[in-house]
Amino acid sequence: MNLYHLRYFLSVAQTGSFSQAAREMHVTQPTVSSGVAELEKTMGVRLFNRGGKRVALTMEGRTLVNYAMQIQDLVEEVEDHLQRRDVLPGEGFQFGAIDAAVTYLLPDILKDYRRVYPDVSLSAQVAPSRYLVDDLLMNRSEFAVISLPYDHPRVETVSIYRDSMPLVVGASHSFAARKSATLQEVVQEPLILFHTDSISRKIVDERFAEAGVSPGVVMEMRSPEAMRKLVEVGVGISFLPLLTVQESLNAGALKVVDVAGVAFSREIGVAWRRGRYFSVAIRYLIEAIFEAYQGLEVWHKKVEIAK
Amino acid sequence: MNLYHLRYFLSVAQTGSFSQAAREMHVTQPTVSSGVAELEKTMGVRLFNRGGKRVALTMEGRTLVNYAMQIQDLVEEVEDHLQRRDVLPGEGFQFGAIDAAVTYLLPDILKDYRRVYPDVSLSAQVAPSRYLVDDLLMNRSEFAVISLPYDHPRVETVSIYRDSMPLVVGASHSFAARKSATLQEVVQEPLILFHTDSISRKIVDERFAEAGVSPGVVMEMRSPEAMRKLVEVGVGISFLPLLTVQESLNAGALKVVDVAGVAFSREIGVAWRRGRYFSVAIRYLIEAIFEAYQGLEVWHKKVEIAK
DNA sequence: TATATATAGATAAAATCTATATATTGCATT
DNA sequence: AATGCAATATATAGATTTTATCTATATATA
Repeated sequence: MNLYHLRYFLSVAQTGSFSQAAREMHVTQPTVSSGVAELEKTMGVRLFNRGGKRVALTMEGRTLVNYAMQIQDLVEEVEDHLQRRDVLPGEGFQFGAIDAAVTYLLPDILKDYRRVYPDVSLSAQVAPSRYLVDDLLMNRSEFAVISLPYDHPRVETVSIYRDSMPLVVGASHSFAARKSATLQEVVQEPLILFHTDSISRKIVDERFAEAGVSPGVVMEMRSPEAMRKLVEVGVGISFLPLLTVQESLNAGALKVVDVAGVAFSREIGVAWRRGRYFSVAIRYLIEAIFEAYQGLEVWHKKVEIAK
Repeated sequence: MNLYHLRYFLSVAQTGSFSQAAREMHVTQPTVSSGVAELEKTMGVRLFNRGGKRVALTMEGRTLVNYAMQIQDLVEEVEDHLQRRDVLPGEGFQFGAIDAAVTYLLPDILKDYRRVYPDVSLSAQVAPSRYLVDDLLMNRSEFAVISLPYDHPRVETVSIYRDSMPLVVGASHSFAARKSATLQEVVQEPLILFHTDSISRKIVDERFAEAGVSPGVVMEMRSPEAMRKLVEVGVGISFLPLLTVQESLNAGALKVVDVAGVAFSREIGVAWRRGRYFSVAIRYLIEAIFEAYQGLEVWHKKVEIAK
């Protein structure tokens, strides 16, 4: 069953004439004849009674008209929909983001986004970077906001935010009153660090290694919020992203202590599977992120938009 | 846009793999590839993100899945419908019948028919035979129950009922008490006859001509019911189909008077456009008529059912 | 006679196939 | 961890088959 043949059929039904239908469809009369004949053959029924000035639909023909019009409508609707790149209500997509991103970087952007695409349902996966990258590789999410650097042959990244990771201590800690501490002093203290598979932890470890010292880790975890709480109550001290602890610093629950000669920081960026095609609704969100945090040019350079 | 390609697309969407879809559809993998590629080209969007163990639908792909499934469903439904020769609710057909047929011959048959095909809407055109034949020739009705004989190269007929057309007079007419009358006596009386374009009139005229007499016509009309009334009140006498006057005879409002040596009668039969294709629902009704009034064999012989 | 639809045969377009290139993953090995 | 290799995916090229369409013509009908 061919969609053109259906169209010929409908035209014949409407005009009551094979020849006229042919003229309307801009094909020859035998084309319409054999198109309808083919339909009749595959359906196993006669669709028209021929002979006479006009052909007349059989009952089966009338039944087919009903369906054919519905089918035609659907086809036109979907072509329309896709060609104007509309978004089907209820349609949506999934993206990934690390905790700090959803909590501190994205809220305003997402709020704006919902105003522009109210019908698009967003689903954010919040997890540590490496899990988000798995999702990217498995095509389970469109893009992700993760910690950088992340090196993988199939993943492109663009940095959007540099976040310092200062040493933070509880308000009652002995370092709290001091302006700075040395790395040697720090490693004597009980340290609460990110899990070893995290990017932030890798950064911290690298700095320690460069300085030739090894820290006295008392706890490893994945949740920066939990770590913040533990530092506040004095279980240990930690290097935590400024984004995460800003509020606690303002409230006085935590204090920042400079570590002489060493700067800790991590970057946050957008990552996506190389060569991925982005629907307009998705590209809009990504570009909103870049506009908010700079990086639009880098993105444009890196993305070869698949048409 | 090809329906097979839509099917391939849906299969890929479901299985998450071009190769697996190809296996399910019993075609080769490049066939599925190019089918989807063709869809993507005509729609102007990417439907899948490739690369990775599994392919993943884009947002546009998900939109198309929605529509494609609806289209598939409709196609399957209509194929099903037509192949099992079901009747779409609300679908129906038109047939023609002369007054005597709808009033006296068809009621029981139509009642039964509605039990068998409750969803088929029947539309009966009631008119004199020649108009009904016009409808047949114009493909406006499927078949008709008309007066015979009717000779036309494109119309087939099968007789189902022979109806006598006796001379009837009002109860108070001078003939009413007599057993019979001669044609010569009849032509002296005011005669109410069918219109000259009717078949029944033609039959009457032929008998008169054979006998070499010409009637004193006072009125010509098309409605046998109206003629019956006029005869009852004594405006004139008439040759009327027995079917039409049976009740009046039983009630004593009319009397039958033999006309010496002459028998008037007309036949009623089913007529249809030669070579016409009949849907099952229609054929069922026609055959019910033949079963009720004999003639099924003649019908089967005459009809060459178009497949 | 003029206008329909059907049919036959030729031609053009498309769908599908086979063979092969290219990309990606997962596993084994270093 | 990194590298190389085998297995599996999709894409592409070219040949083949099938389908669609056209022209010309036959046949039927008003």
